[in-house]
Amino acid sequence: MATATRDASASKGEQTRAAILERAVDLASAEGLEGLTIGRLAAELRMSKSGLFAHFGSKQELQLATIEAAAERFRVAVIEPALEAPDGAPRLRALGERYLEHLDLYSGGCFWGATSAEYDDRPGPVRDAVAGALDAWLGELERQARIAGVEQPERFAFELYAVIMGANARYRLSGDPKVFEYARSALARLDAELPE
Amino acid sequence: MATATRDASASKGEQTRAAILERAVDLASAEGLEGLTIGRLAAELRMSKSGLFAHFGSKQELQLATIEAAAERFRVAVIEPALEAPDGAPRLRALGERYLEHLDLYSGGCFWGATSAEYDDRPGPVRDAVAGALDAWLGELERQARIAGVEQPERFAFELYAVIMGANARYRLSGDPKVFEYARSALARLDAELPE
DNA sequence: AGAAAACACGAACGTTCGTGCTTTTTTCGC
DNA sequence: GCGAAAAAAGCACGAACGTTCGTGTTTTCT
Repeated sequence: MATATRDASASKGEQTRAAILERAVDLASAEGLEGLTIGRLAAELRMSKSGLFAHFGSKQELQLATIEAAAERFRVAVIEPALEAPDGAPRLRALGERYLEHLDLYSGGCFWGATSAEYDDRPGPVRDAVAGALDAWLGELERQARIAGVEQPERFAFELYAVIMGANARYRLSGDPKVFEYARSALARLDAELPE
Repeated sequence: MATATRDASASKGEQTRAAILERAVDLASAEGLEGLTIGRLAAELRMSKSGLFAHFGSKQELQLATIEAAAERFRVAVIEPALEAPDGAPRLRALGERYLEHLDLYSGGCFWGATSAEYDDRPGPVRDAVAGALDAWLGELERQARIAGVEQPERFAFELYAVIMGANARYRLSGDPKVFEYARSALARLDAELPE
């Protein structure tokens, strides 16, 4: 279950698989899950297409594994550190800040921003996996907002999400870091909404 | 310059070209500008690949023409109707509401949401065209915000943009129309920011 | 150390991609 | 309605796609 990076106790195959997925997440963040091509991925990792392919059995399985790896990366970088803050408002603040900072984590911008826009109109397991991960994330935001005493937790979670994804999208296209200021200012306003 | 729909005064070739682009915008909204494939587009329009291809000369030209057609559609549906409202706050309200409503216009969700996420990491004329269209749009929002007397027009434009694109992204993935309520509530709060 | 299993490779497949030519059909001004 | 010009189709190409298969080469376990 643990998709740790280069675990010495892992078998050769698991190590390779982890290295493949590491690169795959970055590639998919930039080029999308469709642009994530087996040949290109193999070339970048200097291995054969068929050798790489054997690890997954199909393109779709590779995509699903990549989504899982991205979710794991997100969990480690955003969720877990925020768990040190107590439930409610402090947790919410920590999640928002980590969420904003994690955008640098994927070299091609936010993995979820890229893939959700790509697959929202392509029904199937891949779409379901992306939607599931995002629903879980929005759900967590909503849960913490509820604990913090927000009157409309679902709306609150949506606004938080929209601000950060908007910052990612705008920064990716304009390259202007001022959007992060704007995002933080919007986040501060949301923070001010929290009771207590 | 006018990419009108089925203009009787247009030659056969122009009519065909317009019909192609009409379908191309919808297809690209759903599948992206890369998923917009010449063979598939030709099949849907019941014409030959080569016949369609001849209208553009290259895939990239087709993509650029599609972007232009999408911008035209956006202009007709959002910008022009809002021009009836006077500059400043009323114009801004009209733009926001039209902007939100226009999401239904593209069968595959917002064309700009899909394509900007797809091309933000692929340098070239296509990316430049998408970025240019979005910059123009954000610029117009900012301009109107400035006229309305907003203290930070660029931040205001960003928030407006983020809320609506967030609503599009969320609705596309979850299918829950409640996000539009949330978006409208966020829009109302932005509206309340306007002086006078 | 040797047997068994896991891993990786190269070649080839059928398809689809974008693109170039040549030919046929359609449109349109006289 | 004829003839030039424009538009559409037909056909073929090289490359890249995901995938399969047979065969070596490492790991791993006893």
